[in-house]
Amino acid sequence: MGGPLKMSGKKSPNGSRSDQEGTAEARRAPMREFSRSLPMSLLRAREAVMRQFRPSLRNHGLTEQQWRILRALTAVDTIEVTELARVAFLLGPSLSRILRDLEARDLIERRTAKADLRRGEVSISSKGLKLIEAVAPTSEAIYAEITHRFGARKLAELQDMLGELERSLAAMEVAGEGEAEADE
Amino acid sequence: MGGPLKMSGKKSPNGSRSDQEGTAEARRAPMREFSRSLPMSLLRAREAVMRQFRPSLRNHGLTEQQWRILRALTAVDTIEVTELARVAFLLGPSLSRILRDLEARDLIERRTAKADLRRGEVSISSKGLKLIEAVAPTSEAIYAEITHRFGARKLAELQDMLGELERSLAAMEVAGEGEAEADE
DNA sequence: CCGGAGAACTTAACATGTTAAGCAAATTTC
DNA sequence: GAAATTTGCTTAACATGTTAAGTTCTCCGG
Repeated sequence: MGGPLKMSGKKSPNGSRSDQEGTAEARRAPMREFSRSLPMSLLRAREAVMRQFRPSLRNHGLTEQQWRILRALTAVDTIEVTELARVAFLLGPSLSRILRDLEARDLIERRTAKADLRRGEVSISSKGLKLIEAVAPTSEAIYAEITHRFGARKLAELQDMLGELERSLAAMEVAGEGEAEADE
Repeated sequence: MGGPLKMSGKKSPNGSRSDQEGTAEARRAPMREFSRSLPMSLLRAREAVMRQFRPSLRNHGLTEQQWRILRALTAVDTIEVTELARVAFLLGPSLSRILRDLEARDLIERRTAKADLRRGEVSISSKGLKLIEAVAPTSEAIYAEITHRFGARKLAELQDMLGELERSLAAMEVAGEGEAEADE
């Protein structure tokens, strides 16, 4: 978020802005261009990508998350809820709600494991599979277009970097989990 | 949540998995490795980053979005709601709600423009400014740590690529806005 | 066995994402 | 210059994100 990397701040008055900004920047913390922080960059990039897919999914009555779930289910025969949450990258509560709805729409099937009654086993239904097959072509076409526009090589490179970023931070322990932070 | 995932092991009969997966993959569409799609990569990367900031923000009673708004407000004297939405990358309705809450907490001030009664002008309050100043140090430290772990050079490179991706897709018109999709 | 600790979800509660309406003020059109 | 249109928000409604509790069911030590 706050991403300032170079608060060194060029003092030079911002040439042609509506002068209020110059005033504000002068008397306030010269934090770095907020919009260039890593979180914002990632957010905007992802939105730019998802913006391409949402209309198509919407036309088929699916949200992004529902699609992720169905999509993940096509790769397995059955999967436990916790595993599915990990794969589809959804928090338990969200998944719980979505599965309830998808089941009501007969897009998935669910049953409890016989070995452990706490666990639920989920699988896609034939109706769900048909839906996936109906959406997939458009989805693939969009993905191909994105790849073409950005460049396959660069895309692969970007994904490598994203993976590296993930791994870099995986080990980074999260600060002040519950305290009120030393100062202030 | 989420994290490494290693389901579906290509076509090769997955040596040690519970064999159901292999079966599923064999009889179903061999779609792209779901977890390696660009949207998922971006989502996981962003989550890995935000995971570092949320606890600190939470300790100060702020959500990620509220922080974005206050953060954006420190860069200007006043700003119109629509402009703020653009800068903080929030949709109008979300912003509308959040501003209502932030105003109730006296973290921001709002008034209508005299020239155009439809427009609202927002600015951060002294209380809001104090809050920002209280959070900023921790936030900056986390950002610095992330930069250190991933590498300043690579970080800059990553952000360049993200910006490029954004620009690549900016011109890409969104398909089938409202139709039911030719077929497929 | 039995009771407590832990695991696997599910519910609850509140905040935001997302699309569609609603509304009042400003602008355009005829 | 009044009606039609557009603009700048705000509401509404529904889905998901996020954290805390609650509910069953397992498992484990005594």
